Amino acid sequence: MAESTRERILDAALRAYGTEGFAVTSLDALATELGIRKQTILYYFPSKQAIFEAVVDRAASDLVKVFEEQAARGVGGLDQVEAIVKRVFRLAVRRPQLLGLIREVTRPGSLSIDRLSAHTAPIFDRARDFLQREMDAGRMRASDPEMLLLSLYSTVVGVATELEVQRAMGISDSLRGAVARRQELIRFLRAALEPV
Amino acid sequence: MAESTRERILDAALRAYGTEGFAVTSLDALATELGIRKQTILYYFPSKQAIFEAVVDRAASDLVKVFEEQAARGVGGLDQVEAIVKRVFRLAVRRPQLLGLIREVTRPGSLSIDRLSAHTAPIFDRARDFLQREMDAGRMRASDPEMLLLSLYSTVVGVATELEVQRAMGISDSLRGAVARRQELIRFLRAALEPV
DNA sequence: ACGATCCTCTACCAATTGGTAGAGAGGAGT
DNA sequence: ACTCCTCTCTACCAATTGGTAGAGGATCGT
Repeated sequence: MAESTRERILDAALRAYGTEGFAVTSLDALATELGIRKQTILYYFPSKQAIFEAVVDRAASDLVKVFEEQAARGVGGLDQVEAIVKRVFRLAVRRPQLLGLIREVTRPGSLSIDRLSAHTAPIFDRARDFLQREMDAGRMRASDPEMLLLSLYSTVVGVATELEVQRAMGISDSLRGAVARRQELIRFLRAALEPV
Repeated sequence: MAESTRERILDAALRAYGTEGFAVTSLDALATELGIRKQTILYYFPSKQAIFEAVVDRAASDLVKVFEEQAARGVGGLDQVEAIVKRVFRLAVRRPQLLGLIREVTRPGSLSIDRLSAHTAPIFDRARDFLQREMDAGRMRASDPEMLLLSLYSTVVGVATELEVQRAMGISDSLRGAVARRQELIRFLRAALEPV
């Protein structure tokens, strides 16, 4: 078979947890979607929580990979910020469940937040150092790099994922809409970050 | 009694739905917290969903009030943006469940998104017009006001509510931390919006 | 032919879920 | 004394939840 049952379960779980949410997705629903029995799922994973953790682990390493690929390119200044925004948007379009899962994990009640941040802490540190370096070199407006990173995170993830808000605001959620949002977001960030 | 049972139920529901989430909060849990029986809750509200809708209605009008109060002041340009950010932060500190509920409603699966946007649509329109006016007057950098509004929304709500992310990034979630975040956010937004 | 291992299944289970039916307490108006 | 209305309760229910126990089929090396 092209894909093992275990992989299929993880795929379906990522989709479901990243869109509908963890709490509302029952094992039965997951199993039905896959055309198998709930007990088959519980053969591969000891509990529902364990599935979630496995999904988070896989999603986190996918995310980290995206960032590390871009970091390895060694681009500097605002061009690097723009490149990362583009990559996040590509991810949001191609695999919206991935960013949806991030939002699910970062909810107040979530248990797996530490699991996620264990993966992402290195790239957060790296991003902070990057911002600090670029500020020192005068290629970026000086400010607190940690707080700036938080603002950047919120803005990019929000614009990329808040589809319901956009719909409510009357903004198209088509692919063209996504491109327009990305373009506007990059203009917005460039304006905020350009050195004086 | 100072507060009717109905009001107490709505208060507890707002807190629970805005922090733990709608799906994971059972009627029994709500009732236990209030020291009453679940059936008492169902006397005041026909169903669990109806409670949610009532909570959304109340929260929405509270939110709208905050915006309308500030809009009535007739401040212009970036000072008005700053004033609104400050008000949102005050809300995030005093009543974090309110913004938490917004995030709950704007989740992909939510049924009450239209209910919320029915309340908020007027202030969105007003905000868009405001941005357009300020741009035309040269008090703000020109761009697509609708997209800009989305970016502003994402950034402000994100920085104000993503406490788990901040904790994972090692940022303090104390009151002092909130003030620092607000300050940095305002600097960030001013830089992004200042006319060239 | 053999057991061993891997995988998926049927059959259950206790706990929890949202919701229904209706009793009964208390006060207000007559 | 009477009924009516408001409110909270006990008792119950069918459906769904995550999870256990263990049977049975396939495929493997021996």
